[in-house]
Amino acid sequence: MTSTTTRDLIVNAADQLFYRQGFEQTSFAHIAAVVAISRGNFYHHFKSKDEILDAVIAARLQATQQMLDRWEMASKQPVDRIRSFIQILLVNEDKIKRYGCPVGTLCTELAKLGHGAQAEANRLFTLFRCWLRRQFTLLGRKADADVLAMHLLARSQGVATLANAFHDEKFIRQEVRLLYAWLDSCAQGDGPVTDDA
Amino acid sequence: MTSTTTRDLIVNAADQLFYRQGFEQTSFAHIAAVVAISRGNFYHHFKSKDEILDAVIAARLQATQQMLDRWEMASKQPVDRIRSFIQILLVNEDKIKRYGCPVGTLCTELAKLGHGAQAEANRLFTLFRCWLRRQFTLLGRKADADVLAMHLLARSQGVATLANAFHDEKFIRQEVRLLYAWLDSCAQGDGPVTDDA
DNA sequence: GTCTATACGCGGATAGAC
DNA sequence: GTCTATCCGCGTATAGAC
Repeated sequence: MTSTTTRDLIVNAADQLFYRQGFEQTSFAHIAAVVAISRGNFYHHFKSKDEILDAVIAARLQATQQMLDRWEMASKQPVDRIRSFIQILLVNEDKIKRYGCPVGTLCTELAKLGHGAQAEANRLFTLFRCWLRRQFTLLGRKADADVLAMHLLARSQGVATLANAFHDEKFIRQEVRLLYAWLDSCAQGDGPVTDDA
Repeated sequence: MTSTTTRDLIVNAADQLFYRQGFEQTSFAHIAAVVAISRGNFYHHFKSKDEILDAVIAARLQATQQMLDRWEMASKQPVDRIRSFIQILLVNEDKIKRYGCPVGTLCTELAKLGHGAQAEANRLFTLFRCWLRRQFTLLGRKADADVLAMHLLARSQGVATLANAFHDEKFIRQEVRLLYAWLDSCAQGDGPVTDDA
């Protein structure tokens, strides 16, 4: 775990490059240059590019789960935990402006490619979705917890997409303020989400 | 204008393919197959792939402008015009589920590629943004018209991204209902957007 | 495990005949 | 304008030596 194997180096490098350039645009030569190994070498570690993608998604799933666990431990109140989620828009402001959301852009690209790893990548979304749903349930919004979770997920995605296109950080902060206000209204039980079938 | 030239056929075919498969993933051979001409042929019409992209974006800009004009003529009330915008999520439900938003996915891809046409593609967003801003101003929300326009744009993008990832049409309808409710509250002047500096 | 060398196909682009 | 033929570079993948 603590020792950094060549395999880990490859996965980390690929992770970064997939985020910054996209999966398809990233070539073996590119990854090899970062890790400083020969191209042929990492066919010893991964039989194909798709295998690297699988490993990257697995690594992201693990990292995301750990992050969610940290948020859960750091705050007792579900409102504060959800606030942690909203806050990543500010924490990762620069990266989002440049490269968009790591989850959203990957899923979008794989959908366009019709790639087989689509379902696996979507599990990243699902991870957030279920975690948020749980927090909203704890908040007393059991009836519409999933609706609220998806709504928040969608809002963050939209913010990331537009911030990326316009390279606008003021917009991110604007929307984060709106999200905080929305969250407060949810906690008060009279949020904008009406409970209709 | 009425006569369909080979050039138009190429642009239309490219437009569809760029939407469905993405720009980079679409090859000359692909477009040629759809238009049923030889590969070498359309170097007579376009000197490079980037030129085709420019033509596609220009065509989309024109089509979008015409759509906005239609919406404006069809409704006198700005609320109804904005409703027309929200409604495209329902009208294009199937396509969005399959391929996402044509504007958002293109801008996202070009951003990842670091492509030079990024600014041109963003003009598609700007077209909507300015039009929506104008409608919100007419609605009496002059002070925060641009904030509202960007907010609505972001919400639609988020809906499209998640609907595409999850292939979920129920979610689209759910969010459209929320958007209609949000719009109504905006028209009443007490929307969730507070006018702070 | 890591390297070099190489096969193979594809995509972008050009030349030139009809 | 449309075609065929062809070049070139790149990216994936494999073989095999060290």
